[in-house]
Amino acid sequence: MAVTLADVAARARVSAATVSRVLSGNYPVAEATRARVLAAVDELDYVINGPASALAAATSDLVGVLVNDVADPFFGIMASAVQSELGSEKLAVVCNTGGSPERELTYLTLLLRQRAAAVVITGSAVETPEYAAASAAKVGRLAANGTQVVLLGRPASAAPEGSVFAVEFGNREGGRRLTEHLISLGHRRIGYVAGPADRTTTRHRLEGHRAALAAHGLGGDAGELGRLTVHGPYTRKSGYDGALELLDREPGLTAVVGSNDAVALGICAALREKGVDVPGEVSVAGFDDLPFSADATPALTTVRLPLQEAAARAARLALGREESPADGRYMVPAELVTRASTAAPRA
Amino acid sequence: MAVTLADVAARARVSAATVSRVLSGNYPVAEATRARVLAAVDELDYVINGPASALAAATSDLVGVLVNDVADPFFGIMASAVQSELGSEKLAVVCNTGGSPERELTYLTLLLRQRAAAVVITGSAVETPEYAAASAAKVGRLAANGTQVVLLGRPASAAPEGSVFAVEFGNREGGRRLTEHLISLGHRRIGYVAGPADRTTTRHRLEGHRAALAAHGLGGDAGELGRLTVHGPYTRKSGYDGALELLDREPGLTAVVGSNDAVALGICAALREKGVDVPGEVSVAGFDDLPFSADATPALTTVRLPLQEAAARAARLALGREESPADGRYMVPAELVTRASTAAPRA
DNA sequence: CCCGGGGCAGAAAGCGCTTACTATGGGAGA
DNA sequence: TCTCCCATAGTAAGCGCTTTCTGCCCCGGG
Repeated sequence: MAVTLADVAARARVSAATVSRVLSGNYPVAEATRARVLAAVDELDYVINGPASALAAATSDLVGVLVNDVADPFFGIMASAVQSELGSEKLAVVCNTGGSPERELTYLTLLLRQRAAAVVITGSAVETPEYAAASAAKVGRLAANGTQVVLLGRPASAAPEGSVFAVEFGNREGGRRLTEHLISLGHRRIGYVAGPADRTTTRHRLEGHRAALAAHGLGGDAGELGRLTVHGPYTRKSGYDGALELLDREPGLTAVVGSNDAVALGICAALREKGVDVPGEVSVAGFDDLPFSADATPALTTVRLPLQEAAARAARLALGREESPADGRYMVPAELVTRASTAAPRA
Repeated sequence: MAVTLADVAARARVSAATVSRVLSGNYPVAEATRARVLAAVDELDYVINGPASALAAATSDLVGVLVNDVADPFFGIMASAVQSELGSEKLAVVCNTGGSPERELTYLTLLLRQRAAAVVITGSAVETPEYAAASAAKVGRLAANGTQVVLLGRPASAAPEGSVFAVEFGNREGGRRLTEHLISLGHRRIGYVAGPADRTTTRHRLEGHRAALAAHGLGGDAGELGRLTVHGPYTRKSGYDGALELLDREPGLTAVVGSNDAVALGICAALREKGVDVPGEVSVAGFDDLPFSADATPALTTVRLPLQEAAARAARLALGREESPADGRYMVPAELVTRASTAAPRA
């Protein structure tokens, strides 16, 4: 039925081994023979059988990409960059984990099953010992299998020693810069709508925020910090709800920081509905600098993360196309982007 | 090194065949035996070898998803919905074609090579005979291989007869409704920033637009239609440039329709820069109703396409989990969403 | 003129699984 | 009590490729 290597070999009057060698190109084949084989491939319209080749070679050309949800531009941009970097040699298997550790583990198992060449795990990790252990075990198993694992936007500490690369985001730094910007504008009471409490990204961004406050003697006690902080998912709705809650708790605040741009947009929407002018009465800032942030009104002050470059690098590391530093970790810098949503508070 | 079926079989004191049958579950196995096998699998931490199983069974559990670019929410949403619908049985291989027919064909070949269980091809097709033929050939080959092909947002006519399902978008209808809305508001000179000229989606949306104009005697001759239409990619920049061009050609226009939301946002940006009030002086409308459209200022009047539902259905059809109508085509309706960016023109 | 070696090509042994096809053992019907 | 048959389990033949090990042939050096 289907054309196989053997058919091509027969037509080219060579052995199957030779055809295989011509196609994978890692063995000397005389020019004339190669041409004959290529011609046969062409004439028969031969398409190599991936599974068979993966079985024999003990590795496939699949690269897993774990994301919370590709529909979220934050992840979509990274997934896209990884995919593009793979070229047409490798295929990207995109898995939506929805941020669930269980699903993450499930997908890692599926990728293990596929003998994936590499896996890029994006997004923050959940910070519980059980999950850390389970995750480390899976990653270790993948590595043992020859699958290169790369963490993208997740601390290297979330993985077992060695054999794993990490491209980390300057979340702490970015969070600090953003809040310093607000402080330098004159803000003193700053609300924060954070992400889910047990995520590395949430913690890092929040730590940066608080470090900036502390550096300016604005931290207050834990109680006050707590009062000015609410947690929720990284969604617009969370920002909306969070802003209302914060306004309720602390009517005097002059700025609210969102854990990401979607949250910030939700905050803006809530303020708008309450008739609070942004940035006239309350400044708002986000994080990530996703494309839509520039078109929002007011345009969002935020922290830019070079997602595309970072993801492309992660892909190259995954494919072994780029040397990694000795400790296997890169830190990608976060850059403050000031736009119209932040301004000095009213006197 | 790695644990294989045989190891599990030995430990469970059964034959490899029995283990295979327990795992794939399509053959009667006595309860006691099954339990023993499952226990062995668990104890040995066995993970089945995907390629080997795909080779033997002549089908893999990969489902291809072709998109222009997953980073674009329009495609990201569909890819996400497909992926989610697959559950944890099948894996989604996401391929960015960048809208290029060549890359589309390349990826189809790669998916053929992988013996993919199904392929969902999203986005508009290029309307040239050569491409149509090449594409049809590839799709035919996939179908012959047992790969179910589903077109999502692309007319069924873009594929060979039978063996292919299509979930089509009501682009023509949506385009018509949108323009009728503008006409009913009183607009008479309406500009249109269309997509690339040779795409099915572009053509359908434009046809809908012109049908509405014609129905109200506003079409004018071909020259006039041409003067009020510019083509470009489906990007924000295209909208920006297009709006400037249209304004230049026809200062008297009171509304501009974008081929999608990103284009519409670009149009808004251009008008804003020119000091033209939206919708006061010129109304603007988009297409797709992507999430950011509601947060733009002014919030965009647009046409909603139920991307998620459509993609989920495409996935179900791909997996054979949903019966398809006799002709294999579904049409998903487009719904007009009126928001702040459109209003009656100045008297 | 003979021998050694390098450059290519072939033979064949798997890779780990699926799935006909073939046993086997007892219970049901005669 | 003897068949017959169903429910299970096992046997073994691949699936289509990669790759190690061999072997052949021809060239250059001695």
